[in-house]
Parts: sequence; structure tokens; C-alpha cells
Amino acid sequence: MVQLNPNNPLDGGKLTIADIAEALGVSKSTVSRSISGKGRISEDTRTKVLDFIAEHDYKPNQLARGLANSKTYNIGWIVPGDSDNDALPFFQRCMMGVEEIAAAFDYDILISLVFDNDLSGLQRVINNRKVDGIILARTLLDDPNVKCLLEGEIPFVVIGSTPEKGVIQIDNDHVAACKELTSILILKGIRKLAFICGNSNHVVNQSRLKGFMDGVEAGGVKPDNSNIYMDCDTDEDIERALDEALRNKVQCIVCADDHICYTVINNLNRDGISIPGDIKVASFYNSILLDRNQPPITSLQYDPKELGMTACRTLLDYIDGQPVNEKVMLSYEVMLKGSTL
Amino acid sequence: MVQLNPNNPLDGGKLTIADIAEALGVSKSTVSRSISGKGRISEDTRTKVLDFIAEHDYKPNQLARGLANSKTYNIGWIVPGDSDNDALPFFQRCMMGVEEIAAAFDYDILISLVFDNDLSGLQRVINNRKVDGIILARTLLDDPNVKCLLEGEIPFVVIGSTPEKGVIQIDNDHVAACKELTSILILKGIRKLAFICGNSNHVVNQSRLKGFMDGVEAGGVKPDNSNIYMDCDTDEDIERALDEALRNKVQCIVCADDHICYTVINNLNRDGISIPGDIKVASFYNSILLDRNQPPITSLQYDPKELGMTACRTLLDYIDGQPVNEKVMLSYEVMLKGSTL
DNA sequence: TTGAAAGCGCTAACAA
DNA sequence: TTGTTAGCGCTTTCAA
Repeated sequence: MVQLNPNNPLDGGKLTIADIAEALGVSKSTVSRSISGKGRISEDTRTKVLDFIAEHDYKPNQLARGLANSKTYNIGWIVPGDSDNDALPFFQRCMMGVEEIAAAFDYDILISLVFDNDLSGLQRVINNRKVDGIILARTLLDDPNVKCLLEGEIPFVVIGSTPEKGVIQIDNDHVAACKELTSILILKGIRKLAFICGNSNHVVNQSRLKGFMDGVEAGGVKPDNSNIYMDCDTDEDIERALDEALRNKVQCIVCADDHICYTVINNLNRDGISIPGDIKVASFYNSILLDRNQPPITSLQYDPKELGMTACRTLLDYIDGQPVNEKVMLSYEVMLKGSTL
Repeated sequence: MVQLNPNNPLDGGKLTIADIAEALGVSKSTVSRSISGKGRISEDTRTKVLDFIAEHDYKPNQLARGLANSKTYNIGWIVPGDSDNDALPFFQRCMMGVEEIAAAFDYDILISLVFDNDLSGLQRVINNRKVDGIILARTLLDDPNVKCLLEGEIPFVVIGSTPEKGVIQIDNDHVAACKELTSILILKGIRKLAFICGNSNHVVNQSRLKGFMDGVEAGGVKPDNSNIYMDCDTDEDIERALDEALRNKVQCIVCADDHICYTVINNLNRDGISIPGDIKVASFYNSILLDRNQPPITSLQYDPKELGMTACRTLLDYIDGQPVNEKVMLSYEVMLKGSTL
């Protein structure tokens, strides 16, 4: 059994600003000023203090600093707790972007998972007031999280888009991207496409649907609602959609995301249906999973880390009182690969 | 452009304990006591205060509370930032366990990513003292993170094992688990096995290797070092190991983890080598990926969420000054599936 | 350029 | 049972 040495609490033996002041025969404010650089101070005393600090490895107490000026130096990262495994890497890369920027400004990330119909995690973060701002990693069509954030008086940005007014949004231009890819497919002579999509309550899926439809229309192909499969949330849904699309003799399966595409490929492989010989496959999201497939899958490529970095930078600016754009659209890339040859 | 309303800082219009005290004509300490329940207080005043609080939606400032009693009510979750996509779900599920327990005790999770040879993230967390304790999500053989934590005077537990003394460890019994699965395979008549493993600097991989060797020995099979492939960090390494194992005519490929197993299966499928007909495959870690494979893969199963929950509970106990076990071993399950029939 | 003092919002001895 | 007071460690006016 191990037990914590009781005379070793967090502040145990830790230097405070008062200790430094006393040791150096100056006042606390002098020390504070030396550290922050705010207010006038002689170069002499400043270096004297700084030297002492370096030598004695003093670390300011962020809590106290926070209390004194109503800041926490934390930002909240709100991420869906029930996203499927294939979506995890996306959020993880986003978070890495957030953390990179946050760290550069000496901010830390407080994480909270939200589940469908369970706002408690988000509410905790807001209520506890341990963050200066919040980044919501994904948006829903009628998003209770966004509503909750709008009510809580706390700066926030969302990664994704939302119909809600006055929300700072960082997103890729999914509509344009999906339209472009779809158009290209049609230009290649593919006239009959199926679109298999997940949860239609996710804004991103709505955008992808719209992009797909726009692309179909722009390509002069009559939109065919019978080959649009929304809300394929389970693998069974996806398989059912795929089966029907195959029966309908579509030439290309366009998958809204990674997970769907992975499932589609798996099924086609299992049934000995060859890509792109028998049928072509494209995806509106790229992942390593798809890229290392044989053949690699034509897809759209976004930069999730960039998304996170931009979101964090924007939030920090906003917290800082600087004006920021209500909507930032990041770019995308169309990756034509072997699956649509 | 959107801009933050400047008269809406974090504390803007927020009620404080002093406001409540004044409104109710009592002292601050009475209010404080009513909330915390510490110290004696009459039921009357207590409900009076609580009612007021409920009605006016008062939320205590956790920062101030923390400063007053040297606590942050945060715990740090240190997770490798460069783990491959296949490992992400494991850490994510762990974290969900951590967060579940943490939330129950009104603790929040501060996240920090660590990369190989980059301790800055961890150091920031320690230095900023914004956490009461830390959970390290993975251990290395000669782990700089553990060393760093040992120096920083902060309670911590690791998920995984470490040779370092005096470290609180929560782990599955990988050695026993891997030994058991290996023994079973041998009992089924498989005499020639290959073991393909990742980074040998990860403690878990060392344990798996040991378990495998123990199992081989217990099964009365002469250990064959030529079919042990360590440090297969890239897909190319894995493929090379697989090729050699196939040339050596092993009967079963035992994969140390998800990612390796996934790559192995992919390669076998691509080359038309059938499982379990031509060769059998087993994995020392189960994932949905492997379970939905055709055929499903024989593997070990652990409960990552349980790992996280136990780690968090242990850490909280430890922070609380209660004695805790230096090492907690969680159980495992052997899942025999079609890949080793 | 520096210091004294008040205050951030809460807790916890100590008194009453 | 309640109030008074001092403090947690830092920032920031205001004076000197």
C-alpha cells in the first residue's frame, strides 16, 4: 500500500511571490511586475527578480493568477463521446491542433464528452467556470449543445456549421467540396450514382447531401432520390443501402464518410465485387484506412488539425476582445484515386 | 465580424457568496457552510440559503474554492499524441472511464499530449499546477514521463506497468493473458507460431512477449526465436515479418495488437491466403475491427473503460490521502473465434 | 521606479 | 449555531 505524504500538498514547499519579495527585499508588486512585464520597472530590479526566479525554479500559481484577473487559462474541448471508432481520429487530430495553439498561449485544454440527449457534461463545464471559452467539436442540425452554449454566457466557437445565428463557426466548405467531387465523377461519364450517408441530424451530413445534389444537378444528371440513402447509422443500414444500390445497377457508390466507405468496401470485397471494375467507389472523407486500401479510394481531403488550430486561434482572439469572422471556411482537396478509374 | 461584449467577462453579473450573504442577512461563512455541509448549521438557515441559491442559479467559483484550499479539482490525462489510429479507440475508452469517475466527484479532466522525446506538454501540466493529480495513459520501458512525474511532487498513477519503484499502476495482467491464449493455441495442436509485435519500448509489448514465451514454454514447444518479430513499427515491417513467417511455414500468426493484426489480415486477404484454412491468426488485443472481420479473430479482450475508471478512482483516493495498492491488475477474457478453428 | 493595500471568491480557525 | 477574521497567491490601483 502506498500513501501520500500528508505534508506534501500541492503548495508544499512551493515558492510564492511573497517569498521572493522577502528574499530580495522588494515588494510583492515589484515581483509581479517583473514577471508580467506590465507597468514600469527598472531593468536592474527586473533581472534581479528574474534571476532569482530562474535559480529557484519558481512557478507562478495559475489559479491565483486566474482568480485575480478573472481568467482560467483553460479552454473547454467538447467532443461527442459516442462517435464511432472511425471518427475518433478526426476529432483527435482536431484536438491536436487546438492543443498546439492553446499551449503556445499557455492555455490548457479541459475536456468534456457529450452524449446524445445528455448535456450534463457541457453544463458542468459551463457552470464550474473553469474555462475561458469553449470549442464544440461537432454540430447537429438542431443542436442542444449550441443552444446551451448560447444561454451560458461564455465565449465559444464551433467546428462545423450551424443554422443558429451569431455563432462563430470554423468549417470546411463541404458543400463546395462534395459538389466538385460529384461533378468530376459525372464528367468521367458516371451517370448513375448512389449516395450513402449517416446521421442526417449532423450538419456535416446535410452539407454533403447538398453538395452531392448540387453536383448531380450541375452535371446535368437527373437527380435520383431512390439512390440516396440517409441515416445509415448501423452497419446493417449501410449493407442494406449497398444491396439496393447494387440491385439498381448504380455505377458508383459515393460514401459520406470513412466509416460508411470502409463498410462498403468490406462488403464488396467479401462478395467478390471488384473496384473499380464492377463498381466505382468514392468517399467524401479521406482517411488512412481508405488510402491504404487496394485500390486507394477517391475522396475529399481536409485538414483536421488546421481546423482545430483555426478554431483555437479564433476563440482566443474572441476572448481577447478582438473582432473575429463569424464564419471561417477552410479549404479542401479532391483526391482522385484508383477506385474511380 | 463578431465581438465579445466587453462588459460580459466570466464573472459578469455572477453572484458571489457575499451577494448571497448580504441578500439573506447572514455571513459569508454561513453561506459557505450551507453549501459544503461542513460545520454545524441549523436546518432552517441551511434550506434558506439553498433555496436562494437554487432560485438565483448561483454557481460557486471553483477557482476561488480551489485557491482557498489548495485544490484544483482537475486531474491531468496524459496521452501519447502520436499513437496510431488503431490505438486511439483504446485511449478514448480509457478516458471515458476516467471522465465518468471524475465527473462523479466533480473533477474535470485536463488533457495533455506527449510525444516521443518531448516532455514539454507534461512539464507544462506539472508546472502550471492546474491539476491535483495525473494519470499517465501508457508506459514505456525507460519512461521519461514517469521520471518526470516522480520528480514533480504531484500524485500520479499510470495505466500500464513500469519497472520504476513506488509508482501506482493499473494494468491488465497481460503476461497471464497472453500466456493463457498461447497455451490454448498450442493445446489445439498448433506447434509452430509466429509472434509479430510493435515497439519493444512499450511495456505492454514486453509483457505480451513474455506471456507468449511463457505460453510456448508451458505448451512444451521449443521456443523459436526466428519467428519472433519485435519492433514492427511500420506497415512495411509488419509485412516483412509476415512474409518471413509464411516462408517459415508457421501455422499461426499471433499479433501483439490491433494494428498489426489488421495489417496482417489485409495482407493475407490481398494474397488470397485464407484464414483459418491456410493459416490461423490470433491477436493479443481485441477491437471491433477484428471482431467484424470474416472470420472473426481469436483474441484477448480487456475493458479499457474499466481501466480508466479504476485509475481515476485510485488517483482520487490517493489524493485524498487514503492508502491505495501500488499495483492493481484487472482481468481479461480469452475470445476464441473462427480465425483459429 | 517602487511599495502599500485592497481585492478576486472562497474556506476555515477562532470567537461569540 | 453563527459571525469575524485571516488567508489562499496573485494583480492592480493609488501613493509615495
